[in-house]
Amino acid sequence: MAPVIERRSIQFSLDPKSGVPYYKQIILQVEFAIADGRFATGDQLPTVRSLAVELKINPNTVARAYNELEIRGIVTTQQGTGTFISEKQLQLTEVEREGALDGLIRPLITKAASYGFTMNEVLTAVREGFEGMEHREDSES
Amino acid sequence: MAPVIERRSIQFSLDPKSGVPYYKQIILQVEFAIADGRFATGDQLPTVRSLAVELKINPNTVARAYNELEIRGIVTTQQGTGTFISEKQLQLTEVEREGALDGLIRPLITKAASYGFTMNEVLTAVREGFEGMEHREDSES
DNA sequence: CCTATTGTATTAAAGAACTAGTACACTACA
DNA sequence: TGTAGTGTACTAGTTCTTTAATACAATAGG
Repeated sequence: MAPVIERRSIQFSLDPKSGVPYYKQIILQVEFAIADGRFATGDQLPTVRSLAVELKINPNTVARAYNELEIRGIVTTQQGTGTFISEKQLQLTEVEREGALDGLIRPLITKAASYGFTMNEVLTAVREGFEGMEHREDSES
Repeated sequence: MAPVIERRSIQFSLDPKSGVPYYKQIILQVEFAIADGRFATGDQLPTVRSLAVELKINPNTVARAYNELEIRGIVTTQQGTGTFISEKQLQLTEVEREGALDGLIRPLITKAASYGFTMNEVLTAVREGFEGMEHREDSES
């Protein structure tokens, strides 16, 4: 058999009934794939057209998802070339990183506290959440 | 001077320019006040009409906020009587509590990991977030 | 009872969000 | 240089969200 070329790629899918807009579903799936190890720095995402065909939606909808991901610094796009997982995380300053994390966490704290959860409960749940992720550290080529 | 009757009440306010819908702003302020200690179990919230007048909005908008809070189990409402901070948190089963917490935390984990934050960074930020809250444990009459 | 006070239901209007159609612009490479 | 492949801009139409106007229903207390 011919050797299978190892291309990082993930299986996208949309749920029209979920009420979650398509472009957000795409964003979430990319974020999850990164968190997961299925996408890594430098990997190319499907082109807007190919993913649009695959998902049977308009290219602009894919483009919108990619755009938001770029604004968040998660991907980098080059017109004419493609969209790639960014290396920007490593370039953020400490202050920027802390600010971003704070923005993610602050609403969680408030809600958790309103629901009566203690700090330790939240800490434990976060720890378990991370551990349940099973980073797939596949050998890199 | 006449003694001031200690009525738990919070100062609500709306920012029309924030882009956050009024009913969500109200929900957030109630949640925050609970997390904060300014509202405690059994306290009565302002009536839908009084708060509507105070904020110069329609009573239905306040009612919607209170409704969502009730769905989430944070308040209890009785037609003809009023809306009160619920005691339900304490009545949830362990399983229900864990499920609720998981729902809050799972999106955070994914996003934090996508942004390249480590588990320890997140744990530290959560800890600091809780500690910065300064629960106001006022004496309960 | 009856009245004042509470939350609720129904409907409608304004605006924002979402998706798609179509045409444009940049890049790589033969 | 020209062609195929990439992302982008502009526009329009539909749907959903949000808020409000108005009328209804339940409770508490004289």
